[in-house]
Amino acid sequence: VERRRLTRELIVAAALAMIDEDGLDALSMRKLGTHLGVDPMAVYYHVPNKAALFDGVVEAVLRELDDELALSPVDVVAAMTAYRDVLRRHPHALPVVSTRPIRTPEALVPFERILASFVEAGFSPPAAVTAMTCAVEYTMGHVIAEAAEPYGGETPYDPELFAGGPEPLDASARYTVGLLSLVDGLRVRL
Amino acid sequence: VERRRLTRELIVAAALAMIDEDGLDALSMRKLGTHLGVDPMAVYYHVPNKAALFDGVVEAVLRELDDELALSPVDVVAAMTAYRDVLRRHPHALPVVSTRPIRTPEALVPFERILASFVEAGFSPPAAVTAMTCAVEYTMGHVIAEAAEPYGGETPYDPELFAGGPEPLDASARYTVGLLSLVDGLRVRL
DNA sequence: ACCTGAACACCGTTCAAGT
DNA sequence: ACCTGAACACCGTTCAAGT
Repeated sequence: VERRRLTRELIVAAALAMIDEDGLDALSMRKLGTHLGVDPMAVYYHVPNKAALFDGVVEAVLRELDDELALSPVDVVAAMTAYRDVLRRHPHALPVVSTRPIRTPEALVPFERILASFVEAGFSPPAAVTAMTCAVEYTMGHVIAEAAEPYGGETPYDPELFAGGPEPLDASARYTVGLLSLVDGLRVRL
Repeated sequence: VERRRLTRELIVAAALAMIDEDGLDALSMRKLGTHLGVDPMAVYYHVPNKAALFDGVVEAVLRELDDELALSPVDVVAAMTAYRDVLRRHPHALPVVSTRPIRTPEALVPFERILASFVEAGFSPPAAVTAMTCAVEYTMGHVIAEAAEPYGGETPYDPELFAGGPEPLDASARYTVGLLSLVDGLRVRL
């Protein structure tokens, strides 16, 4: 649809957009080329294969995170919440982002910022690495679970138990209280 | 290779075995049939499509968990650790297990057991749901991150910072301290 | 009832050929 | 240098046909 000279950047951006809009399965190398107004095979001149394309997609998502974090220095909760928000913006990309190891040093940049926020919060450098890893893992698991629930209604518990009582927390409130518990607990334990 | 009358159970078991051995991408409906010593299309008589096959795979993994939990009553840490262990046994199935909502009531059974362990630990029913959800999300994120690291060596931090100091915790130690922090923190907060 | 096999519309990837 | 398009070996799914 767009008709400019092809670029890795352009291709990756189009791929992420297609994933966001139509889901991961809707992205094929051929449709990607067609969507860019070019021969289905033209993509292969700029990207060696689909795996490399996915690496680019992960990079793009993490660059969004870095942009967010670069605006101002952030504390631990703000940094992790920014991470959560960026991931939530690309629910269909989560199987890719969560599954591919951080390969490029570029993709690593935002995590160095987050790590700094843990050190700032009083963690020693090795403790900060452990705590950040826990928090990042918690966040990824949370976001995936949230994205995996197409039918919002089901409850994995017997509603009889809650007659008249309080309700379990919604996703955002739950995320925050879990994050605080995790970080504070790790502060005293590491 | 095996030559018995086809069954949904048998098909699902073979699918999980193939995923475990050769990875998720190596599983196709056609190879599955061939692997079972039958026409590639025979599978479709027992399973409507690949999505339903994946639902069966999730069910199979969670049944393993239930078997583990049924052996004896477990506390929260034991229950969550059993969950972690079962997931770690099927690293290539994680993109499926983490991504599909729990559809069948059967798949829900082990989580009711885990929920009971949270109530046993002093959480009120709604608080137990929130806490369990946090712990399950944390565990899934942890296991996925662990499975996504094919090159064990890379460190997302500057090794200079740790000259002479202690090392960050390994995956198992980190999981445990994170889980304890999370659960204890939630106990006082919910 | 259960399995077979041809057919259809797709894939990812390679590669010679065009400009 | 950058794009095209044919070709190859696969997919998931459908469906008529066999037993």
